[in-house]
Amino acid sequence: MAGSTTDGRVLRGEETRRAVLRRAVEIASVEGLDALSIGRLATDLGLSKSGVFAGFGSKEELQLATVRAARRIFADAVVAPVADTPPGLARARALCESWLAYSRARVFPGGCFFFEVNAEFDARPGAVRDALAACAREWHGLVQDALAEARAAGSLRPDTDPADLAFTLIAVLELANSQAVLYDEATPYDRAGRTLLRLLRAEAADPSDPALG
Amino acid sequence: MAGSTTDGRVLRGEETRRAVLRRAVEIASVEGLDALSIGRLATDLGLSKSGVFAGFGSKEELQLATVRAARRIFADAVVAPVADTPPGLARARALCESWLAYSRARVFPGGCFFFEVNAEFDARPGAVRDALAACAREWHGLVQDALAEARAAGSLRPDTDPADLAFTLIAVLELANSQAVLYDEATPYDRAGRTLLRLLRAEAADPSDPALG
DNA sequence: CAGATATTAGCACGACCGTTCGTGCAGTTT
DNA sequence: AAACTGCACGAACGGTCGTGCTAATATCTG
Repeated sequence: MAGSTTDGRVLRGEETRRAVLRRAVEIASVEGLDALSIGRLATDLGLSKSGVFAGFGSKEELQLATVRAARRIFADAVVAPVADTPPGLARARALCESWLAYSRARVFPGGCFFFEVNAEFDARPGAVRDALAACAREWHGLVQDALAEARAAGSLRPDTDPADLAFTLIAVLELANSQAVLYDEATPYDRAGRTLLRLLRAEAADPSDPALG
Repeated sequence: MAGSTTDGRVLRGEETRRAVLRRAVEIASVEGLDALSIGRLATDLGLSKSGVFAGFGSKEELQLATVRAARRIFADAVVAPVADTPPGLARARALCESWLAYSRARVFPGGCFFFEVNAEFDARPGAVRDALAACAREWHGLVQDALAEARAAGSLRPDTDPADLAFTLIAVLELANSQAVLYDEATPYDRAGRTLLRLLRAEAADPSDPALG
């Protein structure tokens, strides 16, 4: 039968595509999606330029595929580990700590992929920016929803605005990433962790909530 | 006499240099310092490629000059307007509001020049990154010093850490800029303004301090 | 005026860019 | 075995890049 999943040719094709994207996210997190050149990827991976090109069809499609690949890596590194943390305040905090760990561990060698690439494309309308904006909204929504659940559960003060709080928390995360990479030091992460906890405690219904231990 | 300041030749040279840099900061704030090509600047300004090149000597020198030019513009747009605001809490708040206004007004068409360019170069060691890091430290120091003065004057609680607070405030400013540009809407600025005030009030010795009106 | 000096233009270079094309080869289907 | 499909290859396209030369031009100095 036509085992469409057992075709060795397309399997091999997907494997090289994966290899290309693995290298692509590395480069882009350091130098940006514009510095992603097809020729360079080909050289780095010992492939031909046209071979790499054929796997994506255009430069922009390569960039979009790179964003999708980075989103997958981000989901695995940041979101997946907190899947078994109970919803609410604990999860909100876990998400933030997980993000700090992700940035600290240089899952992408240039720090957070999306910080780098958002800044690069935020003022350039197009498919890449749209994809990045969708990723950003997704991540912000994740934090905000956790905070909303926390408030609904009575862990946060009723007058707390989950959107405002999520905004502030994420702002702290991103500046920590930015400073750590720019100054090449780890101290901003400590400052961010401290600040994070302080911000959450200030809005917690019970400042000595065990989730904020 | 050798009126070195009245030489029309070098004067003309500095004028074109200025024109080049004026365009350069615009481009760089939208597309980054890498997208700054000498040929493109020449075309945009009706000059020859070699003419533009001669004025700077190398691509990196052009990038560094662009950073210096942006720093000057930033100082004029953000720092200068608060020069007559009294030191302390009022100045700290004025600095933040001035920054928001600067981002909002698109003094650089791509939002904050340094947000864009820091993300581009933060993971690339070199003279450009060093220059950018120096600018960042300078700006952070300005906010932090204002907060330190505020605490010394008794406007902030004694247990407030000016560095931590400056970190959080600046984080809020930058995420406002990032979201506003990425989503192409102005609402993040309102959120940032609210958040800013709330953060300062939480650390103020007198929550109804007139500087936080 | 002549001559020194500084800015700009014109042109060419080698390198790399994204892209297209024709071809070969490995795997699948008949 | 023959026909077909899909991936990767090498070569080449027109363009743009940064960067050197050499002239031409404008300004200042005597």
